[in-house]
Amino acid sequence: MLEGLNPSQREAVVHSGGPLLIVAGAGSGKTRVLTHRIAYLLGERGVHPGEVLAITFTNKAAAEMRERVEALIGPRARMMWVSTFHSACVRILRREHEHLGLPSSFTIYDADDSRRLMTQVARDLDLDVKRNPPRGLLAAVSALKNELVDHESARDAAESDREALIAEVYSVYQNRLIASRALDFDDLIMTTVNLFQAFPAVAESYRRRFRHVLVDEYQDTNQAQYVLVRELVGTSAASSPAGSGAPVTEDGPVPPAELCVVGDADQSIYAFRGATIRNILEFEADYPDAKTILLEQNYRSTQTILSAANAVIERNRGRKPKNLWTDSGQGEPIVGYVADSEHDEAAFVANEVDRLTDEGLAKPSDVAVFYRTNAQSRAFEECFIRVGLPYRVVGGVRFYERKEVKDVLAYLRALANPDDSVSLKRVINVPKRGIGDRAEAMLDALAARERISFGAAVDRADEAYGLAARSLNAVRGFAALMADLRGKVAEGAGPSEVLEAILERTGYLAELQESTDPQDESRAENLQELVAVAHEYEGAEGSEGVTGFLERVALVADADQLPDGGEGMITLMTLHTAKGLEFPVVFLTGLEEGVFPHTRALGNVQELEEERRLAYVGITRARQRLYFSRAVLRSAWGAPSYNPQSRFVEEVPQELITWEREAPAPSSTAFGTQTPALTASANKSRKTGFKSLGTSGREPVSVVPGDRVVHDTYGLGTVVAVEGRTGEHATVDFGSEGVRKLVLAFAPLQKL
DNA sequence: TCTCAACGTCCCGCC
DNA sequence: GACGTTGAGA
Repeated sequence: MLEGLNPSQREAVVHSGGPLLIVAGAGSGKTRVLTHRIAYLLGERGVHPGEVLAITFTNKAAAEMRERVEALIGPRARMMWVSTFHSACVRILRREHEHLGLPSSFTIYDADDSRRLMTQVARDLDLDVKRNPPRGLLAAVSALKNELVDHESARDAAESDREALIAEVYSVYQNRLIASRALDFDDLIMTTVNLFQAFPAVAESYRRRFRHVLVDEYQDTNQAQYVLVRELVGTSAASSPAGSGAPVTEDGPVPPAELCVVGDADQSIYAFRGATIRNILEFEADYPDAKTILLEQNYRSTQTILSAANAVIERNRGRKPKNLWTDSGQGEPIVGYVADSEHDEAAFVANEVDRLTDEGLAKPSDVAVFYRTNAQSRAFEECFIRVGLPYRVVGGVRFYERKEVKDVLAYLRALANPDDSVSLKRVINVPKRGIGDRAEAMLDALAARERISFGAAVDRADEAYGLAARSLNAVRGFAALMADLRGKVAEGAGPSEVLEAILERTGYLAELQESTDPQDESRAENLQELVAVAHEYEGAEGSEGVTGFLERVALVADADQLPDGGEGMITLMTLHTAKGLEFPVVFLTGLEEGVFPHTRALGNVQELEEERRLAYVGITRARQRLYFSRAVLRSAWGAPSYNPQSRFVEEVPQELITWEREAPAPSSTAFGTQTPALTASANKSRKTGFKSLGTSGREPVSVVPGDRVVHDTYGLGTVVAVEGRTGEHATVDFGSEGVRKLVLAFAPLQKL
């Protein structure tokens, strides 16, 4: 069990007793250590698999871990719980629902459903959606939930109008969720925590059961997950020095479970969904008798790549120093390339892949292209299709996020849960059946008056005031349709059968088939695929009808069961998706201020640090060859923009980089000194409507702090301050080009 | 109530 | 550039 492990890894595997923190640098064999540890526990230490709870962040990681452990110790491994936080919570909630007065089946709302609901809430509260976009409200509500604040106390604690508003929105939103018998993603965890805190006996039973709790990617846990782990483990604070092997008696207090968490603060890239690095940084404070093991030896990358990664991440403040090292040698230098445009950038990648393949240095499947945002994949896809390079895009518009799939699933959800108003409203007029806004509003009014759900109001549409006869007929027809389908569910039809009935009887499929839009053809195919997925689910063990299918679909958001693509495919993905993976050859593209780091992070130290961690993650995915590329001119949302080089490139020691094509020297003498290619793009862009800069006839710009501007030489910047009575001077932050003070009347500056 | 076109917003990332 | 939303007109 221990062969092939270095001393630190070995120590982590065999550690027994108190809480264990494994700080695992990128490529240090973290997954290996974790799986070996579980295998060691089950093998050498004689732990029963049922006593193990391993928590990962993605279903994919969970499946992989289960597989690996099974490979080590055999089918016994199937008895342990390996799942994501969310799946584990759903399992617990379903099992303990009667404690909470929760229905045994509930609908899980994803981000899109939550946004729809929030939009309705905002509308009902007469909020100015411009000033309070649902997205922003949702983020605020999510933050509140994560702090485990109930809405009464939130309202009492509110000091500003804004806080009071959020508390109000929170309470309405939460009530709507309850009325819809739905939980959103935050609720899943928070409700479980509440359950444990409100019913100590329930918590106790899980503590008795799970004697070993392992958490992967601990740096990505949020407050709620942190508390959940504490509840599951049982606080060791007051108890004796965590007695290992102490017999668990039926009555006495349960000694804390053995907790083992693994993570790397430098790879924390999910602050946007509430993750706090604090959890990993303060682990030793939270668990005083914790043992920390540092894994710094890297088995993945060359020293050049590691040096680059170290240099970048070092710029972050307040981090614990860590130095990745390897004994596998310097390797190839990083190759840099400055492209004229995003198309040029894609062409460079394609050429380079061709060259590597021709020279036998790599297969296409060894190559990954990373970008900051999904939208950037398009340029690469176009180029790869043109030159005939096989590729696959991981992530992007996921199967379950497609409109047609969500529509049909909404039908299924509305059938399974008649109170699910969000799903019902989504499909009440899809396909068009003459139930418009007005009819919906009347039904809403009826629901409010009679204190019934929207679904019930649909069934009692005859009682609604102000419903035109034509609308009433339409609603009646819809209600009959739903009743009919519901009957099918009641007869015990499986999800695939019900889905097929939905496709047929609602006319959804017919509409797609009659359409001439070629996109609708692939939509119809997606729906067939959905039916196939349902079929497969029915065949699998432990399938639980329509409800179980819906639950699974909600939790398995990413359809990464997509065919492995086999040998010859280049992998395209965002940096976020790349975490946890490795490739011999990695292209880090779009290294431009405003792209990566993203514009929205430019003015904010915390967010910049998160971007930097993302850069660190990207760099450390590479095993042998790493490429940096950027485009001087990039068309973002239809309009061209010039972005200066990303600061992350400049943070890498320049001797590590060999530039295959360099940026034209920034010169103030306008176009004359620029490369011909650049001038050509500039001319082209002028034709496509980008106003020429730095030439005569330009009106003086007036800017305010926060404005985004483009400068002829310095590129994209953000206005920091404006001085002078009429704002003659402006201080502009051009990112890597520095902060410049400009005279607005003369500066070749344009507002974006 | 539907359709079309103009308009604005988005384009950060995920369970 | 692509989407969803909004407003006028049918």
